Amino acid sequence: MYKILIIEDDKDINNMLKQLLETNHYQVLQAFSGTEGVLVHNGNVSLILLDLMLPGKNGEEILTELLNKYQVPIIVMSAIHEVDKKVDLFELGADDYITKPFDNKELLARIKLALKHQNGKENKSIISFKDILINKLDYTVTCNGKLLNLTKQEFELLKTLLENPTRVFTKSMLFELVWKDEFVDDNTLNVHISKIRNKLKECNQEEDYIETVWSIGYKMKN
Amino acid sequence: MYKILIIEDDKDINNMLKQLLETNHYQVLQAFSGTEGVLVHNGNVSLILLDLMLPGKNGEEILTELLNKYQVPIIVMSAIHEVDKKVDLFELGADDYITKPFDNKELLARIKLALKHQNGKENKSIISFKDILINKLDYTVTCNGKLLNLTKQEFELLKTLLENPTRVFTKSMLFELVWKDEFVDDNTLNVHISKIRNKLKECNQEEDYIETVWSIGYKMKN
DNA sequence: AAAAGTGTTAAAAAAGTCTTAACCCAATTC
DNA sequence: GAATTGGGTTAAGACTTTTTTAACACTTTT
Repeated sequence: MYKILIIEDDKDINNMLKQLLETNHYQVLQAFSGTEGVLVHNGNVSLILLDLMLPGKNGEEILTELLNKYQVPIIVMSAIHEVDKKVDLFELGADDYITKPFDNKELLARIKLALKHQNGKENKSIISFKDILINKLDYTVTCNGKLLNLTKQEFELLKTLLENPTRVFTKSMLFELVWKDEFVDDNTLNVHISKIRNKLKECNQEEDYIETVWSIGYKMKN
Repeated sequence: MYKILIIEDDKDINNMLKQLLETNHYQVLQAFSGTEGVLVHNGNVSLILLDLMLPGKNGEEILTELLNKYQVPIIVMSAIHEVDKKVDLFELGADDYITKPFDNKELLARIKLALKHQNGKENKSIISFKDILINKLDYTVTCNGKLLNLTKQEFELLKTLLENPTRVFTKSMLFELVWKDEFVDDNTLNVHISKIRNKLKECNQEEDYIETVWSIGYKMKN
């Protein structure tokens, strides 16, 4: 059973949505402002429907606030058709965008899709692998009990690998995931991997953590 | 580097899309009909842009055909606004739907999003043949339960043969599929086949996997 | 038996990786 | 506002692994 949080200031629309979702076997939480939405969120929500035009804080702020705190797909609803707006929201991490007025069936389809995407994804805020512990909320990493001091890129890279520790990440995937659209030299990746390996080795000489997959990319070892 | 397949019958739009994607650092494959799209797909495509209104087979058929064969996100483009259509397509497995005319920036954003979704997925693209298991995502191959260590070319070659295990691959086909445009000596293929056979034999002495078809090429045995 | 095609091996060539150090840029400090 | 600091990137060279070439033995076909 999925729990969906509706953040929408218009009481009628909010209630209508609640009813729609409940008849389609979702559990529903309601909030009527952005700040309330952040408060109501109990960490146990599968998906958020976020109306953009909220009183008080603007939608973008709420979106980033929610995404920083929880890893939940967010579908943004809005009457605004402007493309730059949409692109911005995707950039910020929205999972989908639907313009009002929308058809209920389409909304349901997009909700289903977003939940499908979410499945199989690691979304806990603390990940562990061997004796590595990585906390996505406060950007700390410990290994063998010792805190290691990773830079932002190093952290992103290690986090990415640890989110699917069995999987091989091709170099282009890592560039996509860590460097987004920036185009940097191939070697940059090597250098960062090298630095991470050194820092990990400082904490635990015995273990080998990152494995090179020749001419493909990297993965976590074993 | 992601490869995107465009299936769109309107030559101008197709070319425009190609240019747009290429300037945004994607590799592009073009097809101008659904059937061509299915043919052109070489199993190495990261995402498909599918126009709905195609001559010949309809979009839905193409969509299911492509999804059955490959696990690739498909973004459907169409001028049709009808909601039931959209819902149907989502139901069939489309990853997103964008109505024409669309803004280039929005398209790029949705492509990025679809690729992001795909990356986090534990998409089980595993092929099996006799006691060989090959995982296209992890680049791992096991035979008789033992993991074998193939190099990239060896992996590509075996993967190619296993994707159609009943079919005979001529040498020029294999060169085309594994070496693309590079021109290498005929013997290179023999050497690689020999190495693969050895590695397979190490794992299972009893079986013979790759069959030589004299003066033609190779195929999987039996 | 000759010709054409294939298999295997070892060595050369190419491709990919690792590491160190230097450079650049932006933020912070003095 | 110049100097310092720190992260991020690039460049260079040493190193490793993979791929290709080449030579020769072997097999199949004619």
